[in-house]
Amino acid sequence: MALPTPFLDRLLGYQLRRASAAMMADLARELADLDMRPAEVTALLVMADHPDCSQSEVGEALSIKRANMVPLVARLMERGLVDRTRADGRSHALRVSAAGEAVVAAARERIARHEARFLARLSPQQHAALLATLPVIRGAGETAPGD
Amino acid sequence: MALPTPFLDRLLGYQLRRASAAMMADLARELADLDMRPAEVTALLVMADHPDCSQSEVGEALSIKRANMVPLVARLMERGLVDRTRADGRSHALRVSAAGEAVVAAARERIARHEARFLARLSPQQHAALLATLPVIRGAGETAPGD
DNA sequence: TATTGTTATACTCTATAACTATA
DNA sequence: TATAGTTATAGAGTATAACAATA
Repeated sequence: MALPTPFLDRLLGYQLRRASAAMMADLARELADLDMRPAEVTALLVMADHPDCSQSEVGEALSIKRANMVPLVARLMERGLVDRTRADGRSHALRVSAAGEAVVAAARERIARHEARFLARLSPQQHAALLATLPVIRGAGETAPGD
Repeated sequence: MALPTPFLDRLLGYQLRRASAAMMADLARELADLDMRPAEVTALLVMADHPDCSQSEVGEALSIKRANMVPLVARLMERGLVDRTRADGRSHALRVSAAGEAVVAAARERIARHEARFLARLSPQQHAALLATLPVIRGAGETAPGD
């Protein structure tokens, strides 16, 4: 019964936005009982893989501005999921705490379930094609990582 | 120099979000000199293709909640881009004005430029595969339109 | 009773500018 | 001079609940 939108339907940006919004909404639901938001979880996962990294490094990896990392990290620390020690007087070294590791493990499970729900609609070929193509769109594709 | 994120890089939801954010930021820049935001433009384009449609119909087509359509349409009307007439006492009939049609034409041009910038990074096969696959992710793919 | 539009409100993510203290 | 973190603030999109008027 919805109005047709043939022009929009052929736009890559529009389709990306709609598909992304659908997955983000589902992820938010899946993470709700951990009281974690998508941005917090991704940051926590980066810290888990990079002990003693700085806020700026996490932000750079995720394209989160330094200013926006401040309240994000503050909340993770308030909840006892992340510990922070002084690195060199102007930068901090972030570490996922024991309590944080439990949340990381739970989040990985939930993310896997969330991904599986959507991948069930795609063939393995479509899945592989998306993982190969999407990074190219944002310019993270063919050039060597680190360029 | 950025931290590697191999776990995230293999997540469809994460890659969709990053690719979508890259295109949305570029689109917002491209539309800035029209003083139009992406959500306003998409709504205006739907109205242009569906004269005398209602706010709710536009919202349904774009997955914008009725409550959020109110300030959006109000702004388009304040700017003289859209006219509204009473349809049946509880619903309005929306129509793009002459001034609005000029904005629609300009927006279509800008969107085409914006799309072309990103499509230049993809093969025609990759482009076609994305347009076929992305709707499936949000559940708009194989079932007949209107289900 | 269900639908359309509306108001009010809150949350999430993002953006910029300016400041501090260190290097 | 450049970097890391911070503060304050604003914008954009989205979400819910409740209400009035109408069908």
